Amino acid sequence: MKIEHEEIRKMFYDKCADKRLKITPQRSLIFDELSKATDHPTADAIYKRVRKTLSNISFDTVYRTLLSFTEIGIVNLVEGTGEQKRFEPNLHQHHHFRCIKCHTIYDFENDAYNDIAVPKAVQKQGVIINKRVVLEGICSKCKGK
Amino acid sequence: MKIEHEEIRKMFYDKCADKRLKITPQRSLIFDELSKATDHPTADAIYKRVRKTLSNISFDTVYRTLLSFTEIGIVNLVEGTGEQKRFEPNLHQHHHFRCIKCHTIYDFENDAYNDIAVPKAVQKQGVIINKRVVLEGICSKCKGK
DNA sequence: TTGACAAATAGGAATGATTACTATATAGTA
DNA sequence: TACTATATAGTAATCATTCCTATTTGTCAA
Repeated sequence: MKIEHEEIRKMFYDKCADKRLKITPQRSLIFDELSKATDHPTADAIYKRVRKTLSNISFDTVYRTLLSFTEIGIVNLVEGTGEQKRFEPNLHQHHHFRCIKCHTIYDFENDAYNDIAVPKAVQKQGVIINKRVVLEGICSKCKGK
Repeated sequence: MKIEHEEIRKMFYDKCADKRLKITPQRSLIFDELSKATDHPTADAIYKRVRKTLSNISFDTVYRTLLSFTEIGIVNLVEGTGEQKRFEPNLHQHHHFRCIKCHTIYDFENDAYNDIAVPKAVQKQGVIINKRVVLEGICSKCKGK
C-alpha cells in the first residue's frame, strides 16, 4: 500500500515535469485528494475537500487544475450525459455501469472489455486512445425505490 | 424510405399515447427535426432549426421536450464529458467514436459490440438497459491539424 | 544560492447552459 | 361541444464553467 502510494506520487511528478507543469502545493493536494476518491467527484466536491487543508484555495484553481490533469492524462473525465463534469484518477483501465435514475457510476474491471477489437472502419477514422464500455441501467437501490 | 418514415411516426404516436404525452405541433416538429439529424445536435441547435417552421417556439419548450423524449425512450442523450447536452434519435443501437480534440462524435454500428456479455458482477448490481462502447481518440481531421 | 521570468494563484466578475415560474392556450376526453 | 389537466411562450433565476487581473511562486540558468 505504502509502495503503491509512492509509485503514484512519482508518476505525478514525472508526468508534470514531462509536460512542464509546475509542482505547486495546490496541485499536489488536488492530485492526492482525487487519487483517494472513489466516487467520481465533481470539481466542487474536490474544492470542498481541499479547502480543509488549504482554506483559501480558489475554486478556479481547482477547476483549472483538474482540467490540466485531464489533458496530461493523469486524470480522467468521466463520460456522462451532460450534468456537471465528474473526475476520476486514471490509475488503471476500467469501465462503468451508470444508473439512469440516480446517476451513480459504478466502476468495474473486465479484461474482455479491455481487449475489445476496434472495427476497421473506425481505425480509418482516427487513432484510438481509449476504449470504454458504458453499461446503463437501473441500480439495485433505485429498483427497489 | 417512405415506409420507414411512417413507421417512425407511428412509433412516436404510440409511445406518446402510451406515456400520456400529448401530441402537440411543437413536439411533432421537434421529433421530426431530431429524427432527420445525424449530427448529435444540442438543444440550441434544434431550437434554431424548428424556429424556421414555428417562429415563436420557446427555447424552454424545445429543451423540456427533448428531455421528455429522452425519458420515454424515443430520444437518447449522448454520453460525453460534461459539455452541453447532445441528443440523437433512438432508432437503432450503435456506438460512438469521439474525438477528444474537436468533440465530434462519429456513429458506427457493430454487432459484436451489441452482443457484448455483461459481467456477472454487474448483473448483480442492477438491470442493464443499454450497452454502449465509446472509443475515444483523435480523428483524422484533427490529426492533420 | 540567487535573480529573472514564465507560469500559477486568489478573488471576483462574466458568460453560457439549464431550470423554474406564471399567465395563457390547447390536446384529449366525456 | 365543454371541461380539465397539460403544455406553451416569455422571461427570470440558478448554477456550472470560464475569464480577468493583480499578485505570488516554481523553475532554471548563471
